[in-house]
Amino acid sequence: MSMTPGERVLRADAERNRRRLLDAAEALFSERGLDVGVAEIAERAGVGRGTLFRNFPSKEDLIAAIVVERMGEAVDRGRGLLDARDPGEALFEFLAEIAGRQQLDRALFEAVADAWLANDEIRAAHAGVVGVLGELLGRAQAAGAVREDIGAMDVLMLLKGVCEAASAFAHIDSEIVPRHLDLLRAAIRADPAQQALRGRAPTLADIERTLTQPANVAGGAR
Amino acid sequence: MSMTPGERVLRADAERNRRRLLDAAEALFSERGLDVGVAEIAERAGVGRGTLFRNFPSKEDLIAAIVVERMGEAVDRGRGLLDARDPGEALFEFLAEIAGRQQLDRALFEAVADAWLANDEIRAAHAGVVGVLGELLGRAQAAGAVREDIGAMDVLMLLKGVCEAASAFAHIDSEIVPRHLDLLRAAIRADPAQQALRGRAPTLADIERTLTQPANVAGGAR
DNA sequence: ACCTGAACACCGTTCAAGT
DNA sequence: ACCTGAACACCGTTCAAGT
Repeated sequence: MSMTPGERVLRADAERNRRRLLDAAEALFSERGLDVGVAEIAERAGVGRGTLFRNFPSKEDLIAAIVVERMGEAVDRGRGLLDARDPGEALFEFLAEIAGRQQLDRALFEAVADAWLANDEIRAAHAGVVGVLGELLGRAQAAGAVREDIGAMDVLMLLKGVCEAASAFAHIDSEIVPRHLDLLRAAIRADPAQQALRGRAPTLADIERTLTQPANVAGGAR
Repeated sequence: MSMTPGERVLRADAERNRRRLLDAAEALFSERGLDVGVAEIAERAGVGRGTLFRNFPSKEDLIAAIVVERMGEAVDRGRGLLDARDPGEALFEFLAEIAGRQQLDRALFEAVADAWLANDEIRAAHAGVVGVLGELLGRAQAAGAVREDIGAMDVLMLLKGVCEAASAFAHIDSEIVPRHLDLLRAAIRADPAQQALRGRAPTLADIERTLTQPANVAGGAR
């Protein structure tokens, strides 16, 4: 729980309404996808439409708030795995858990690429995820389980690929996610006969630079 | 050019309008993403709004028509690579070309997961892509360049992951796509020390089954 | 047979009135 | 300070009138 500057104290009923809106939205998004109307979300939460927009300036901000919560949970889980016996297994368990959650409500991960460009809190939470992932990765590399020429952002991009590409099949083929996690494993495992990768490992600084790039700000996203 | 039953002959001006709409939509989608308004598309094409909906029952169908064209081009390119000297290199060149095109207008690939569930023509075009990819893959496997326990749909899912995960960075880091294509290569290359994959290779029949699954039809997509 | 644009429906967002 | 719901703006879609 870090103290972000923008966190004012809310009146008791306001705090409760905010929580209800988040729960209602999360439930509805999981059930029927991201395009459920705000009217229905407000109704399920038992508040007026205006209250929703008082707590979240736009529907996208509401989605972003849920994503931020999920990322926070992921960070906590990652921290818990930092002192595991086998660093290689710890890394892959972390990845499997994230993929498993996204499988339940895949719509949320879809929104990330768009939302983090606009939303500061998502960027911060995302940096947290990259942080723990980097630590887990570093330990796995030090143990000789994972190739050295790869970074946390590389792994996160591969994981996002697993989540999104496999999401359409998750309901019919329950083993598609484990299968593609195995392929991810094959891609990044240490191997004496491996070929060098082109380019260099992307970093968080690259994201910052992407945000100031006019091509993306203008509306390249979505 | 197969003869699909639904292809009636259009009057000359109608055919021209359809072409103009596709070109206008493709240009605008590439420039500013998938949420440009139909009004602007119709205006750029020089026709009324109604004409757009006469040619394409919905905006989603317009997007689908463009995706179908792209997939057709990909199939043509894949056929041209079938008699290459090195089957392994032919496969990876095919994958690199598809990834390179999607990099230009990433929004289109994003729409596929949603659209193919609804649109029959996309399913047909998709099957064509899987078909050539399967042939290229089979040759690469026969040549000993790629592991045997993998299917065309596996490779396509990995490729989609490369396209989507890397799309946010393509503008700032020009080598992110080649880099992740190298990782894909590492994942699927034949390797005596490789671990077995969980599950089995997904097939087109699995997609058909997914479509009849109520969970997805109801609104799991999007 | 096809084209057009006014009209409709829907949904995210705002805001004046209320407590 | 916060809540509410009627009103607004926007955009995909339809359809009666026109050629």
